[in-house]
Amino acid sequence: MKTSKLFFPTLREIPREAELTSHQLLLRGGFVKSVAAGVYSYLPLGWRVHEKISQIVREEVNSFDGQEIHMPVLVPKELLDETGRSAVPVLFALKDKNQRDFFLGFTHEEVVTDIVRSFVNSWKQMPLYLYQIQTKERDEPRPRGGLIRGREFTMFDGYSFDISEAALDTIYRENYRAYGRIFDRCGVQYLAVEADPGAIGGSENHEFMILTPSGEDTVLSCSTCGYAANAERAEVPSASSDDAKAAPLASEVVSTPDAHTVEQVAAFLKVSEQQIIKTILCTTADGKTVAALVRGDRDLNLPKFSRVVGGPVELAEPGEVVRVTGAPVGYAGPVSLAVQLPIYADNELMEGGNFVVGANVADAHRINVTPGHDFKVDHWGDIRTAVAGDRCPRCPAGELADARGIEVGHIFKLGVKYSKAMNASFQSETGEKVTILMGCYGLGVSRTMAAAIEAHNDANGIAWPINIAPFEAAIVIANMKDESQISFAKELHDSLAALGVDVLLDDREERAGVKFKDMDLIGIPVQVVVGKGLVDGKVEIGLRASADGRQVVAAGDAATYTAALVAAEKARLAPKQ
RNA sequence: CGGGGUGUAGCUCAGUGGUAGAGUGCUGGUUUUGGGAACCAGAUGUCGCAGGUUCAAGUCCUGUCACCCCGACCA
Repeated sequence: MKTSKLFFPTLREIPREAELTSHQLLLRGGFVKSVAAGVYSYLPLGWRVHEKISQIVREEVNSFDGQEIHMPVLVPKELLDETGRSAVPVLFALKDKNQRDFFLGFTHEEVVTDIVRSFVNSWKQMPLYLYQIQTKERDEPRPRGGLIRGREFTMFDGYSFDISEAALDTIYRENYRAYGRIFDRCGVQYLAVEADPGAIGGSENHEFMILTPSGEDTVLSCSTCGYAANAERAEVPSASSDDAKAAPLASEVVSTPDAHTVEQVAAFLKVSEQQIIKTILCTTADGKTVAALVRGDRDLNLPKFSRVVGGPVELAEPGEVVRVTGAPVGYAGPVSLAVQLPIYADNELMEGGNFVVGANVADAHRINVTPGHDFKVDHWGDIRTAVAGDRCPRCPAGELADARGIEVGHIFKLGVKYSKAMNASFQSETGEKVTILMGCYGLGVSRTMAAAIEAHNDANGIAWPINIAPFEAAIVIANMKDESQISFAKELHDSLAALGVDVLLDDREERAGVKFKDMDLIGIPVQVVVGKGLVDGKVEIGLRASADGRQVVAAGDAATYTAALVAAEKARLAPKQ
C-alpha cells in the first residue's frame, strides 16, 4: 500500500470533542470519524485495526470448534418478550410500516437460543458453540470517551450450548483461556477478575480488564494467592473478633451546626472518619425503606447490599429520608429514628465502639454509640466496597492491591436462564427432556482497539502492538526529488510484501518531517527510512516504540532485516499459554 | 434525568451592540528538502437553529437543537 493512495486524513490539532487520549488519537490519526454522539465511521486505518482484532478473535475461538454465524441487527419484540428483556432501558426501539415492534440488537441471547431450539433436540448435537462479530446498538444514557463507550459498537458474542454442568464448565474454561490468548496477541496487559453478574445472572462470571491508569474500573488483586475481583464485587473478609472491645460509654446528643458530611463532622468533633458511622437509607424493589450502616471512611456497595437484602435496592429519595429520620438529609442515624426501619450493618462495625452517628435532628449528632448496646442491628453483612490494603478474602496472609482497568470482555455461565424461558431443551441419552445449559461470552472489539491505544501511546501518537497495527512496517522516502530513493524504496516495498509483511510506503510529495510525524502518529511499529544514506548503500530501520532510534543497515540487507524485526515483534506477542 | 461547559472558515480559536478575524490546513507560484519549511498570491462563513429587543445583533433576551465533561445509569 502507498500513502499516496491511502485515505488517512490526519489532523495536527486535537479536535475539541475529544478528551480521552485514545479518542484524540483515533481522530487525529484519521482512524475514525464521529457521526453522532457515540456513533463512528471507521476510516481505512481504523477498519484495518478493527479487522485485525476480529481476525485474532476468530482464530482463537475457532481453535475450539467455535462456528461463526451472523445474526440480524433487527430483532422482533416478541423474541425479547419471551425472556422479559423487551423492557431493557438501553434498547433502541422502532416500528415497521405495519406498526410491528422491533428492537436493534444489543446482544443476541434470544436470537441464538431461538436458532438452537429450532434445530437442536438431541444430546448428540452438543457441545455447540456459535458466535458472531457484529454491531451492537445500545441507547446508552451517556456515551463517552470515543470508542470506549459508544451507542453503536462492535462486539464479539459467543454462545455455548451443553448437556451438563461439567460440559458447561469445560467450555467456560476453554473460553477463559482463549480470551487470555486473544489479549496476549493484541499486545495488551489484562487481568481476569471476578465480577458482578448484574441482571444477566448466572453462577459464575469473569470480566477481562485491560490494565491502564486511565481505566474507569478499579480492580483489586492479591499477589499472594492470585485472587482478583472488580472493586464493585470484591469481598471483604469478616472481622477478626479477638479485638478487645472498648466498654460502651453513655451516648449523648451534641450540636454539630452545618456539619452534614462525614468530613465536616469529623473536623468539627475532632474525631477520625473511622470513628463515625454513616447511615444510608435505601429503598427496596417493593418500596420499603431500609438503613445501611458503614464506617465513615467506607463506601456502601449497592450490588453487595442488594444481595444481602435479597433484591435490588437503590438510594432513597431525599423526601423519604426526611420522613423516616425526621431530620434533613445528612443527620440520619440508627438511634431514635422517626420511623422504625430494618437496620443492616457492615461487618466491620463489629470492631470498636463509641461511634458518632447522626442524631435524626438537624445540626446534631450522637456520640458514644455502640452497635448492639445503643441500637439493635437486624442484619450483619459484607456491604462495603473493598479497597486497596484490605485483607484478601481467599488467603490468610494476602493483602489486596488496586489497579485501574478498562472492561473489554465479560464471560458468563448462564445456566438455564434463557433456555428455560425460551423452552430450549433436548432429549438426553436416557430419553429425558432436559433444558440446555448455556454460557455467553462477550468481547468488545472496538473497545479493545481504544483500550490498546490507552495502553500504548506517547507524545507523538499511537504505538500499536504489531499484531493489531494498521500496517506492520512503514517505508519513508525522505527526499521525493531523489529518483534512486524512490526506486529503491519501491523495490523494498515489493520485496517485503512478497515476504508477507503488511507494509506501507510513504511516497507522498511531502517533506521528510511531515512523513515522520504522520507515521509516528498512526503508530506503524517498524519504520524504515530510505534517505540520504542510500548513496553509501545504507538505510535506517527501527522500532516506533523504541527509544534507541533507527539502526543503519546495508541497503542490500534491508528486506531481510525488516522482515526479521517484524517477526521478532510478532514473537513477543505470542500467547503466553 | 440532574449539574457544568461549548457552538464563529476543513481543524484549533479570537472577536468592546456599528465593515467577519487569526493561526493552521487548502489552491497556484518561487525557493527549499531528515522531525509538521520560507516567501508571494489566492479561495474559503446559514457566526448551530428559531423567535425577540434595537436604527443596527456573532455580541443582549427567550426558546430550541447538537456536542463535551461530572453524576445517575451501564445485560
